[in-house]
Amino acid sequence: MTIADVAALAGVSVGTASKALNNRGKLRQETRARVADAARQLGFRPNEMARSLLSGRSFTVGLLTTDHVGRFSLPVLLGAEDALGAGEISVFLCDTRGDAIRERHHLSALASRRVDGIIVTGRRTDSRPPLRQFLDVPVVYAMAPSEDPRDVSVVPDEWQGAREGVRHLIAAGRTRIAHITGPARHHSAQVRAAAFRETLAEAGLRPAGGEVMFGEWNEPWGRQAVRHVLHAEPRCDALFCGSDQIARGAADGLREMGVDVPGDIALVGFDNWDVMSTACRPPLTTVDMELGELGRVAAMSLLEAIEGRARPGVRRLPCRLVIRDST
Amino acid sequence: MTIADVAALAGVSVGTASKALNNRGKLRQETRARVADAARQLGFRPNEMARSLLSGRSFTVGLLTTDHVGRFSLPVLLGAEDALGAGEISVFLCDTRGDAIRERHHLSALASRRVDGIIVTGRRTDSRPPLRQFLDVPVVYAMAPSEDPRDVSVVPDEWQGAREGVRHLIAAGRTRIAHITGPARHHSAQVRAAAFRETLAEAGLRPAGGEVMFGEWNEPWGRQAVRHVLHAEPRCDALFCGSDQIARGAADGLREMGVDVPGDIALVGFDNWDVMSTACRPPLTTVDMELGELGRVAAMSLLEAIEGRARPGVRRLPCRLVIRDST
DNA sequence: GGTGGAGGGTCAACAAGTATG
DNA sequence: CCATACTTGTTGACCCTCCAC
Repeated sequence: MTIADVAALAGVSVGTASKALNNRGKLRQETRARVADAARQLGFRPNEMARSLLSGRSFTVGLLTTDHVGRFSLPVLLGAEDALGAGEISVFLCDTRGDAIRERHHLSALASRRVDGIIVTGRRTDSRPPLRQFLDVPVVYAMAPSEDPRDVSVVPDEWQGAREGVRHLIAAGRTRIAHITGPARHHSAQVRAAAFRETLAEAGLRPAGGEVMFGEWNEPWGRQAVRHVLHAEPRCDALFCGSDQIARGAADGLREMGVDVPGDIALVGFDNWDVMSTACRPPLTTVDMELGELGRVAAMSLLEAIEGRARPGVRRLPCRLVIRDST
Repeated sequence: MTIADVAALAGVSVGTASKALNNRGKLRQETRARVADAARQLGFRPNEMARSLLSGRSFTVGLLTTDHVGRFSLPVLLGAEDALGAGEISVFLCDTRGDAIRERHHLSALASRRVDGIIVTGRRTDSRPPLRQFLDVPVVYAMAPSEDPRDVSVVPDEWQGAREGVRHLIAAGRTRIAHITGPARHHSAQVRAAAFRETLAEAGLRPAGGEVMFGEWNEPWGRQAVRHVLHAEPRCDALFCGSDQIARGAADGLREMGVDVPGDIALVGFDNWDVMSTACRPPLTTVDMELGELGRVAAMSLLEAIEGRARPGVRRLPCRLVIRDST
């Protein structure tokens, strides 16, 4: 099924068929229609690989996940795929599973396939070493920014997101607010905690319970931490949690202690992970990082870079506060 | 960066360079080494698109998700990507988001790119209408089988999985077992319920509470259903749940009613969705559909079909019972 | 002066598009 | 509007040139 078949069926030469299908040259309308009919009848699709050879562009990009495709990188991938697909660009899925061998293997394959660019994403927002490229194509880092500030990175503005969450609690009249979050070694935990402290300080408040409680991102930690907090500060009236899982654990812990949410203690989570935030009792007010949008912006940035208009640096996209019943 | 550059650097013709790099033809070892050195020095990667043009095979496949990439299709995609990547085959990610327009668009793009085959996956196990193909390539349906039995489909053996779960409860000495599951319109709910009934009948048992309770796949339904069950059959000693979310809701409901799991009532879930099954109190015994393996088998089946050795029909892969603390 | 094999060059072909006569 | 030539990168069939015997 090539353009030669279409030309034969339409009774024209391949050159004429090409012109007809690409709206070029001077042809009678009737001829164009005859060629278009023949193409439709045969289900002709021009061979992208042959075109790419000529044009020097493949209209494909690689989507490389460095950790493994998980809850955070998936929305980014899908957002990017959506934005690129609209521009007739196809996407190679490359999951490295955190394995350096697999990463090399995928990069080598992407080089062979002459992708026009690469989007790199990871599950965490800690910065990562830049790709050691054999290939000379633009790269955009989504979610996990490159350590090299000359690279193009797109990340969620966790600082702003955390501030929104904490401000929301303050605006609701809460004054003794504690922060329970994940491991201190995670960039996400650090930046959210810093935003928490600063936002409280601006309002003349101090963290309830003395200090930020670093732990794990999971529910058991939320349940456990809430007991510590109420022991250290019985008059605590709000919890800002570093993840929805922690917040859900906290909600369960509070309910089992007979504490009312949001009556006695208001609760704000982070991630807007529906299976946690809507299944939580009560449904969680939480910060959404808008990862789908992040993927789309990363895709647009990559297209810019492909066209030679790359704007290096880290771009932070705003998070959005989703208000439900826990505040 | 083409083979011509390599040939020039090595001081040979492009044909000779090709032979050297592909271990073909008659050349001196010294010549081969010189070409290999030049290639390494320049970071040469053969252009896959040019090779494909010649060979007629692109060594790419399309991964098409019909609903949207979610919790169930993601492991399938990753399993397939893993299996295909090992065979030097790259994967085009195509998310249709349940949109027929997007599906046509993606199929058209895949046709243009001359993929060697397509894997279709969905989030549910209900059968789906076969792809109306413009293109003449093998298709394998993973997770959601094709309605046409002449197509190749790979699905989890939910029947067997449900039987394992129920047998496990019976083997533990439970005799009054109820089944709480999702909407009756879902194939998954129907087949698991049928397996539940038959397995009980074989042991001379009858469903506790009279009949299977169809509802939703979520936690609130689990919490609600468990009250109905205990009202209808106070001596109920086990629950087989159609999903981990339902099971977790049931566990929460039972705990709040003061019922001990597994002391008073044993609990088996379905899906082995870690965020539910390990966060559940107690951690859930559950049925794992091994979706990653399913993706790998789908990929292998596609490779068979590409080589002309397709074995039509529906292939069911065994589920695996994962035993934790709820039984 | 053939013969044969080692070593390497030449050219058509793949699909599509552009340019020119 | 057709015919033809040429472009892209790569491969493989075919061909040519040595040199030894």
